Parts: sequence; structure tokens; C-alpha cells
Amino acid sequence: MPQTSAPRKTLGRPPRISREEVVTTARRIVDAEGVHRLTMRRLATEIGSTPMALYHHVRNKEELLVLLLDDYAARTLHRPELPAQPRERVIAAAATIHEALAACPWIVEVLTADDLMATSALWFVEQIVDGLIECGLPSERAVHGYRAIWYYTAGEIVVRATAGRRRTDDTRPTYREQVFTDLDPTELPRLAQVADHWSSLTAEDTYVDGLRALVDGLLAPR
Amino acid sequence: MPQTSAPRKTLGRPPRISREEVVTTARRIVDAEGVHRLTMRRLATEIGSTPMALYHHVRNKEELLVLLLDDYAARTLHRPELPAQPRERVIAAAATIHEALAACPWIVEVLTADDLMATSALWFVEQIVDGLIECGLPSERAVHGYRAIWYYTAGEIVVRATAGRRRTDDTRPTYREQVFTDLDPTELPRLAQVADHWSSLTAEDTYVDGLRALVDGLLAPR
DNA sequence: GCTAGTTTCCTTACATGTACAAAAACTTGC
DNA sequence: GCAAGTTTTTGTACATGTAAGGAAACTAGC
Repeated sequence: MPQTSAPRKTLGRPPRISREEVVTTARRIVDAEGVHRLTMRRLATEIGSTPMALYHHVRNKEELLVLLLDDYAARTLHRPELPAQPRERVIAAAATIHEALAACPWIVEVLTADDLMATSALWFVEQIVDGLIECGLPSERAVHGYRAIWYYTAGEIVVRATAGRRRTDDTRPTYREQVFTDLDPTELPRLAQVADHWSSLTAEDTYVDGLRALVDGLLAPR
Repeated sequence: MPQTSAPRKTLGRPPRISREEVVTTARRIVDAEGVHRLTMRRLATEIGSTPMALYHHVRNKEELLVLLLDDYAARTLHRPELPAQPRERVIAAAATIHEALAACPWIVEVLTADDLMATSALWFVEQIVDGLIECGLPSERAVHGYRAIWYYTAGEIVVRATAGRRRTDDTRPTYREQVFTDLDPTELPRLAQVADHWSSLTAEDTYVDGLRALVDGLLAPR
């Protein structure tokens, strides 16, 4: 008995699993036990298949993670009320994306995508580009501005997340930390001056401040 | 016969390899054949030892890469003449770091460090923090400013590099690319408007423009 | 029904990072 | 010289992503 009552039209062996099923199951594993528990084998047995079968629905694990990111975005990235003033709209849109991504630690391994091209995130990109244009930028500079915002945003998340991961992995001080403790005040006076507060200063969340500065700078007359 | 003529003072079995030797050999492999050829086994045989012996001199492969990055920085990051004007000095220092890192594609896997704390790079950090302070920022805001610059810089390199890698890996279009080709112009008018030029626009190198905007914004009166 | 073609799936195999435990090569105190 | 302690090295073992090739389950044409 065929899968459906209607006669099949597609050629070849009928699939027993779908890309959607793969992504959904992967999501369940990640949500329940964290991304480090998501292995291709685990996913395969969970889905009642074999590891290599997955590779017919997903190019590789990295693509699977990208799909998970899009899935996550589609579920959690709801369009908020944005300010009418275009500059504030740019900032609010970027901050919303940032907030959603920052709340989702496993994203880091994917964030290095060249853009946030999930369909559900495109609306935010639109808002940012549109806001920049309404503020007077020509469209090419608006696109460049969006990219700068994206670099800044992705960089912030990736840097913070991996720094945190390195810290929890091991308690021994990195030699980098050591480097910072014995500074030569005559050679590097400013750093020596702030050395004591460095770690607390870098622990602060200043994403929005930096974002605001960047947008201000992008919009300032040349 | 002991290693040196002088009597040894250290306890335990004398080491046959050193961290320095590990890093140097790793560098040779990376320089000659690329980072993807650097495996712990390969490195071990090259050095005349066993894989697990390396782990007494290096915490794991990630730390080895960090060490490679510092080594690279120490060799190639020479202090240039910087402009006297503090704002331009900030930009020049950041651009110099960026240039060095961008020329070194394998760096990507490490860049997610929370800072660029190589001893040889600290001078650049000093220049940036000092420039921001000389422009009138209080020291805490200068540190935050440096971090924003670092986020932006690291993000740019990581995003660009992985985007490039994905592209060369496979010729098939990503589904992300597909997403961008069929846009609804009524829903996302700005994106539809620039869709044709998107890839060429994002291919342009606008790092310094964005950096300048960010610094301008950081220094603008609140 | 039979053959060819197509798509999906499974089996096997390999390279890699690294955990774990034991052995090896030392120093120190007796 | 010997026992205890310390550090480095080695051998073995496992989990992981995924390449390669073939088997399985279909449709289309005869």
C-alpha cells in the first residue's frame, strides 16, 4: 500500500524521513539536552534511521545548524512595534535580533553565516536598511551600513559566547590572562591604568551603546 | 648523561619536547600546507613524538591555535608610524590589526577569543584606548569603545571568512541565497530594490568605512 | 512481467580530537 | 642503593563527522 491514496508521481525510492523531520527532531534534542548532545548518530537513532541517511536531507552538520537557527528565528522572532523615527527603528530592529540570538547560546557555531538570511529575519533587515535610507543614506550606503551593524552584532555574540565557554571549560588561568596582569606601565600606561577594572569592564553589556555609536557614525554627514 | 652539564633541578621525567617546539612545528605545517593539514597526529609524528604527549604542552588544539595566532602576531605585527591626531590613530591602529588578521585566513578558528591579548598586539590596544581617552572619553568608555571596535573587527573577519569558505566548499546554491532571490516587493520593498546588487555590494570591502563610522559615533557628544 | 533509471537508504571504513591508565625517567630523602 | 614522589611520555580506546559503494524501493517504458 502506497503512502497516500493518490498515486505517487515522484521517481525513485520514496523517502522515509524528511528534512523537516530531521530539523524538528534535532530541535527537540537541542532544546532538551543542549547542542553538545546533538550528534548525527544520536539524531539518526532518535529518528529511527541511520546516520548516513540524514545526509540526503541535510548537506552536513553545519547546514543542519543553520536550519536550526532559521527554525529558531521563525519561532521566536516576532515582529515588534518599532519606533517611527527611522534612526531609532534601526537600533530597535538590530537590538531585537541581537536579543533573540544572545538568548540562544548554541547559535554561535552558525552565526558566522554571511548574513542573517532566514526568511523570518528578513523583515528586520528590511527595517534596518529602510531606516538608514529614510535617514538620508543612498541605498548602497544603507546596505553597507546594515553589514557593519551585522558584523558588530555577530562579533559581539560570538566573542562573548566563546569567551564564556573557554572560561567554564577550565579554571586554570589562560596565559592571556596572565599577560594582562603583568603590564609594563611605562610601555603601556593606559592599559596598566585600567588593568584592575579590565575584566569587570569587559563583563558589562554595552551592546546597545556600541550599536548606537555605530549608527550615529553611519548617519553623520561625511 | 643529563641534558645539560649543570645538574638538573626540576623534578620528574625530563621533557623531550617543549611548547615552543610544538608551536614552531605547527607553524611550519600551517605555513606549508594550510591549517586543515594540521592534525595532532601529524604534528606528533613531525615532531617525533606521540599525539598525547602534545597535550602536556598544550591544553588542546584550540589553545594551540591561539598560540599560533600570538606567534603570528609577534612575527608580523610591527608597530607602524601612527598619526599624531588621536582619532586617526585609533583608526590606523585598528586597521593595522585588521589587515594583519585578514591576511591570515586560518585565524578564523581562533578569532573568537575574547580579546586580542597577544603581547605583541597589546601595543595596538594601548594606542586605541589612549587615542579614545585623548579624544575626551573617560577611561571606562574608552575601554568599552575598544571592545566595540574589537567586536566589529572580529565579526567582519569571521563572517567574511566563513562566508568565503562555504562558497568554495560547494557550488550548489545555499537555500539562503534562494531566499533572497524571490522577495516579495510589497512586503520587503527596500530589499527587493537592492536585491540585484546585494551580492556585489556585500562583496565590497567597507571595513574602514564602518570602522570610521563607529569611531565617529563613539566620540560624538552624547 | 521485465529492464532501465532514479532516488533514498544502509553498511563499512576512516580520520580526527582526546580521555584514561599505565609506564618511563627523573629527583629527593633515607 | 632503595622507596616515594613528580613529571613526561606512551598505548589503548572511544565518540564523532562523513566519504564511498552498494542495496533497496520505487516509476516509466516495453
